[in-house]
Amino acid sequence: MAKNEQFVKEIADIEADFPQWYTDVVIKTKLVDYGPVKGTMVIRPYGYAIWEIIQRELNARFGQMGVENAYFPMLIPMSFLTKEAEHVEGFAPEVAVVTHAGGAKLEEPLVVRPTSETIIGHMYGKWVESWRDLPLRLNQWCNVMRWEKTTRPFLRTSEFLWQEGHSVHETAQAAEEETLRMLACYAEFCKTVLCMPVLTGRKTEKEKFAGAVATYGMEAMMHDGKSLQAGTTHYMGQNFAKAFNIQFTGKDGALEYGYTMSYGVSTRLIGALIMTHGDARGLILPPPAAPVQVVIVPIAMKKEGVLAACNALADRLKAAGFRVKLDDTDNSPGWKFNEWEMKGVPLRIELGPRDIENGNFTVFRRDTLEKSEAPLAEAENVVGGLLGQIGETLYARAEARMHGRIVPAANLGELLAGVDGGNFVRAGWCGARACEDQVKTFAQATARVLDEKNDMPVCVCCGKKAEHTVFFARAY
RNA sequence: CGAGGAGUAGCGCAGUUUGGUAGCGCGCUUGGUUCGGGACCAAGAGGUCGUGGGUUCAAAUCCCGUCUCCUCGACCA
Repeated sequence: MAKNEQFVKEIADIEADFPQWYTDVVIKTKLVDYGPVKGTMVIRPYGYAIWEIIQRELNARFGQMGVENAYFPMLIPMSFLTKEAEHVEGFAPEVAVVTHAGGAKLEEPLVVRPTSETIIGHMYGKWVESWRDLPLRLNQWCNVMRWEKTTRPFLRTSEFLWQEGHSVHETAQAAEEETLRMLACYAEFCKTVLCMPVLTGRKTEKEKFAGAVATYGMEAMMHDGKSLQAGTTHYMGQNFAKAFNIQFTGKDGALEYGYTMSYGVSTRLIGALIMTHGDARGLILPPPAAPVQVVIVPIAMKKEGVLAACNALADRLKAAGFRVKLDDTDNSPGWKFNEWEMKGVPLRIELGPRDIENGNFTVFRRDTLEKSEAPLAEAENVVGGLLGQIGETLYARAEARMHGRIVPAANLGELLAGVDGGNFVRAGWCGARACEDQVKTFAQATARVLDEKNDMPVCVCCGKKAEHTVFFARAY
């Protein structure tokens, strides 16, 4: 008892320091471990299981949109990177380069992919010949490497897992539409599977992808009011098509360059999930994304009939389609309660002699920390209902926080006060890079996305007429 | 690259001021008793004190060098 209080206090103390809370919880819950190379992480089974759910859900959506999975090499000739001028400028500082292989120095260094636009563009240049080949929509699940100076598990690591989709279209309009369609797909996924609301919109020139015509992003608000870029889609125009000679013969017989777009989300989504829903006790996983949706903790395990009853209940719930774990380890019940709460399992069932005698089971909700009893005979319905409610509660909670923390600002002072208070700041912007830079210097905040609804009259920085309405925030 | 901090058992740390032959908590192993919010008892395993040199009868401790890691800053399409 005293020990438990001490444990909860420990976690609560570090929650006060949010970044530290995050790192500690991620490591303690055994989602990841640090790798031997600085800035790398080893994803452990519990963390990887979340990633597998994300993969499954996204693959289903991509499939409906005509996207097929494929795989391209990890090593890219250095010369590929330099074919698109802005692209090389943006990525060169953070690529890892292979200079030796097979015991000899390589004639041309190879880049460990930081993203695959170039090598996929190279292949698309060979594959695309006719308008009948378009649209060409491929996606790959892979690892990429970006040598970041400071890192944090899932949020920014030297190596991370992601999916990157790359499409070629016949017209600019088709490629632009695909860019927005994929952004909407991501947002729907975040809402449905991660129970996480996001702001979507176009990025400023400063924040856009190296080599893109336009970049769109989705931003999620974390517990501390900071923003996390959870995914991006890019419209490339003909920039990469011209660099890699992606040409096709059109319906009119003329040779034309294709229009390309790309999109990606990474294991950073897991970080977003943790930071969006977690509390002082640790993780809270939304039921659709939880590797274990229900954990069953037997009480007085060695008493006759207890374990058998637990197994029977686990089998019934598994048959009903829930992801269920029976914790029949030798640890004490109190230890198991805390352990699985910290790991974010949305629903816990306790089953002991008292419950069995009454024909009930005890159920505990991770989101509200409420305990209640329900008849064993109705277990499937009760569990299904509660899991649904937990998902709704988590989404509603996160959405209320985000919308409650979007404040307007008319000048730099208000903007600074806004982000200091852990808010997203909605403000006008004249469109000048100088003003965007000044906001960064003055308030350590960046333009996250442009709001579609453009109604702020003046620039928050210079006071001139506003061209855009922008969500400013501090970001991870 | 700038500023600060830390390297002692798997993890977290004490011991360094004032040199005396390595300790605590957690974890781990074995056996037993337990189980409705991190249980208890007993026994046990585990350390070239980051590293190289120096001073000394004697160095985790003092001196010089060196390596690594962490935090903040800068950087982060």
